[in-house]
Amino acid sequence: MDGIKEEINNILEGAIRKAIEIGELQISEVPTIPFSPTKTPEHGDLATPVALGLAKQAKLPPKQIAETIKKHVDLDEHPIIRNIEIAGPGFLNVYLSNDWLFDTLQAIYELEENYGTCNKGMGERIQIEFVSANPTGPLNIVSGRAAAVGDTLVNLFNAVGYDAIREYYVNDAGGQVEKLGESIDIRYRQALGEEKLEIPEGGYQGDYVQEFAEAIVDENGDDHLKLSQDERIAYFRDIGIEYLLGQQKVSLERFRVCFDVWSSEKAIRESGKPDEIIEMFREKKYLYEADGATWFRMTDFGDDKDCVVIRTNGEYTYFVPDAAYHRDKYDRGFHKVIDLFGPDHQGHVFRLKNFVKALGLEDDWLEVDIIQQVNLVDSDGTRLDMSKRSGQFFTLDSLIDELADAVGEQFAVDVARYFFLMRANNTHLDFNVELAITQANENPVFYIQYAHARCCSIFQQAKEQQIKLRSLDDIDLEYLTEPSEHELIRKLAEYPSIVLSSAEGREAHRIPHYLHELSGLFHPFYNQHRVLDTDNMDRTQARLILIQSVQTVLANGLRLIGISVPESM
RNA sequence: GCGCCUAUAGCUCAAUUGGAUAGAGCAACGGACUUCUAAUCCGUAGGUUGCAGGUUCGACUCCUGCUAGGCGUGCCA
Repeated sequence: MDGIKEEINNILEGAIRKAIEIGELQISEVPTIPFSPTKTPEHGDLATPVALGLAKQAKLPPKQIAETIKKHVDLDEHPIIRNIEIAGPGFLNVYLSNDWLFDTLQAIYELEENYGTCNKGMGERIQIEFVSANPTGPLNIVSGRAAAVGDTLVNLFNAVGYDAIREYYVNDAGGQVEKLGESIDIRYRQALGEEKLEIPEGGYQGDYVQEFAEAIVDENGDDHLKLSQDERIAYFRDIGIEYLLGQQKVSLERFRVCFDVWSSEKAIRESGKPDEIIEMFREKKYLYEADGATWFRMTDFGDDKDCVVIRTNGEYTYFVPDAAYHRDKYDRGFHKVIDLFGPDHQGHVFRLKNFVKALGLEDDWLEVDIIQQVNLVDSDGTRLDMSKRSGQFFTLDSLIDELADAVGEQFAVDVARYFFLMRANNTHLDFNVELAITQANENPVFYIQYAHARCCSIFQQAKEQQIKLRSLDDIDLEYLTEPSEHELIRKLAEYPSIVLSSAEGREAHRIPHYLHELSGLFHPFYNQHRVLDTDNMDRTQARLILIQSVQTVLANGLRLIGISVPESM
């Protein structure tokens, strides 16, 4: 598609240039020509509203401009263009010869799993940080959504020529993990029979804390009471982090998300970088003392209040290691960094970007995208409370467990990933768990996978009938004459530009939608036309090429979003 | 109060980033398996794109003002 766009672009540019030369168009320069893939074959294969855009400058009606452009395209000289029509208010509808359709099939045939990839990124290094949940409990649903989106974005960037990695920032230092240590200590002592103890304000109430504490008792009894309370809490904190982080890793692996780098906040704090940054901020006069704390002049960067960076107790607030962490990312040589934050961190976005600016880094070096909340909805419409600290939250694992009961483990992960991906990042997602389970068999993800399985089945059948696929050189694609066949190829041709725009717009949801559309063209074709026909071997061969192409693109797309590619269902 | 997000078919969401007649799935109704897999297909029905203005050849998309919902607004992360 891109190649053909460029070719048509050049031809139309030539026509416009000619019109300018002979004075039929009075405009200062040749404009960039926008193309919109047509919605219906009646509008040709490629359409451009370029004449509409020129109307004002040229002081001519759009239709007349379109006529002028059309007049200067020599169809004999460019056999790739079958016809040009002017429609509507002045659209130029370009009808291409069948050759370009066949070129698409040839490209897929040759590139196979690389069809859809390109080198737009030129090897530029990108880091995407996502999930980064506190190691104080199991991953929740929003983390699951972030995991699916982040994982797919990395795949997308790598597909279009970037060198992208997945990174997880472990918040293994600071107040939250202290609270974890305290909470475990309370549950530990309760398990040993101590009464009148309560989880402190802001502590962790989840059952998993109690279970963990009881496991400690089972293993070591009351040994840890010999330690001082501070020592004990610190110890529980450390083993708690280790255990819970381990659980998170297991969940993520189960969800088929594999991080390349795990960064530790504790390590950042101990690296000395936070101190360097504070020193640098002090030199730049970004800091001042007040109320016994050290403040950063966030108002200089347009925020409505300054913020504390060193507390009265001498500890850094989380801004400092966070800024240091981003400095560290820069030092590691990433051209661009994308952070995916949950909705509860949106207040942090503006400040973090300002800190990065204060570090002297370019404004667009760091991009922060919010993965909006996920509401778990019951079939009666009530929302489930997912607050981590109230202890009543729905974990990613429990979601997959429920789905797995209905459709099995492999498809459970497929369905969950698909549901998380099919919506744009910035929309709030209502996830009706019961619906996802009860409708599991009519799920869109199966629709796509089934299309792939059917493709495979055709080749299986061909094998049994001893029909051998000829090499492409020996196949006459002109046998593909059905409109539904041409529509399928047109859709296949769109795939590379979908991949590219998904990456550039950080719009992972476009891949599932595309695959659903492609499947939506394949299934009707399958029902209407037989592929294997021993009475018409030439057409059979041509159709096998088409089916193979559909199969390839479906598989490529499914791999991109981390969903399994079944050969039979 | 201020900031961010959202509002499209009964429900959940799309809309090639400003293009032609706003599209899918689910739910509803009626049909199709002697066929390469019926987890499929064909047909019917469903709309003042929250409201009011503005920008232009053209607006679901951009701007302004409303309305409703969600989230954020800590010397937590």
